[in-house]
Amino acid sequence: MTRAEATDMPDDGALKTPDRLRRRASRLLSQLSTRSDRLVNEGLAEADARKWHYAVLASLEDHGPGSQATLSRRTGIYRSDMVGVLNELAERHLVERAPDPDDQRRNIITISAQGRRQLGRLDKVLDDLHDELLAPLSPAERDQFVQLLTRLLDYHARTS
Amino acid sequence: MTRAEATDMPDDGALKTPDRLRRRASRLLSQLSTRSDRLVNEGLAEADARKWHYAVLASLEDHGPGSQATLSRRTGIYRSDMVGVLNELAERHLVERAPDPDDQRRNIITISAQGRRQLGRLDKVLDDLHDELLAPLSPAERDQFVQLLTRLLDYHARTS
DNA sequence: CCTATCTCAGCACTACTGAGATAA
DNA sequence: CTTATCTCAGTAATGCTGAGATAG
Repeated sequence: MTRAEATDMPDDGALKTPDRLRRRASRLLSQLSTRSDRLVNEGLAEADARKWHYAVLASLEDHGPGSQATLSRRTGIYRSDMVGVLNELAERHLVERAPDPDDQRRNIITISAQGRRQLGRLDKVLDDLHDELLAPLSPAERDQFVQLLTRLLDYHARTS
Repeated sequence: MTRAEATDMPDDGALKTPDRLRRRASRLLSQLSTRSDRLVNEGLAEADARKWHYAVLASLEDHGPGSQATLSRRTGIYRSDMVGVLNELAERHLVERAPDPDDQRRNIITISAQGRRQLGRLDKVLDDLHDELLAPLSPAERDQFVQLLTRLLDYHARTS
């Protein structure tokens, strides 16, 4: 590599500037997210699932049944995309979609026994995948990482 | 694994049960990355730039000129997408694309004086955007965060 | 009248694949 | 003959918009 020919470059942040690109959190974030997504999607694919499936099933078990709009708010999956996700889950008999007797606009989504079993499997798969994802970090660092991410996400969820 | 019965859970709630979805690093990562990307793209758009532009310009200034394939490796921008990015940069006269006399397959990309000026502007814009992105973290935590991301990314860059 | 829900069609962006042309 | 580079066409996944039908 041709070292910078130092043509009157201010060489900003002269403290330690190995590479600007490797210091920008936004870049690190999006690159790591790409790899993480691929890892997770491939892992879940082997269990005939997608990350949306896990999100919906976990939300149903953690917070109980709900309308599609409710699930959408809980999981972050967009309203219009929820339809397709629930179609896939219903095809696999992991959830049941029934009209809400109290509000005919709504469907009430419930997790099935099969759905709970699948969720258990997916939880194990995800545990392994996260072990791989966070491999270079110590347990304490993993907690720290999750905690930092959570604080950042909470902040930006509120301010948008 | 805790298997708290959740058949009739209320809708949203102050549940003490750990919300699975908010503890999975992969989910936090992809959601935060989405917001970060939007923040950065919107900020850069006001300077008539995209994040790829910054990546290429910074790589050129930090590591000197290079072929498109070289830039692709340096920046992580895919080979086939590099063409379009360089077209945009060349249109704006921020880089120059000249055939390599030693290897007629290659183009040699060089940053222009205008490109350096633009890079300076973009660096400032990005500093502000990162201030907003990392707002809830202390300076020490920001460093920690970047450091954790870097270690994770390095690990996964090697093992793929 | 206005709002909320479910559904569908479509858009923009991203990472990526594959192939053709050219040259090492 | 094989490999590398540049280019273009196209794909899949994602987050989102807008609109229609229905119901509160």
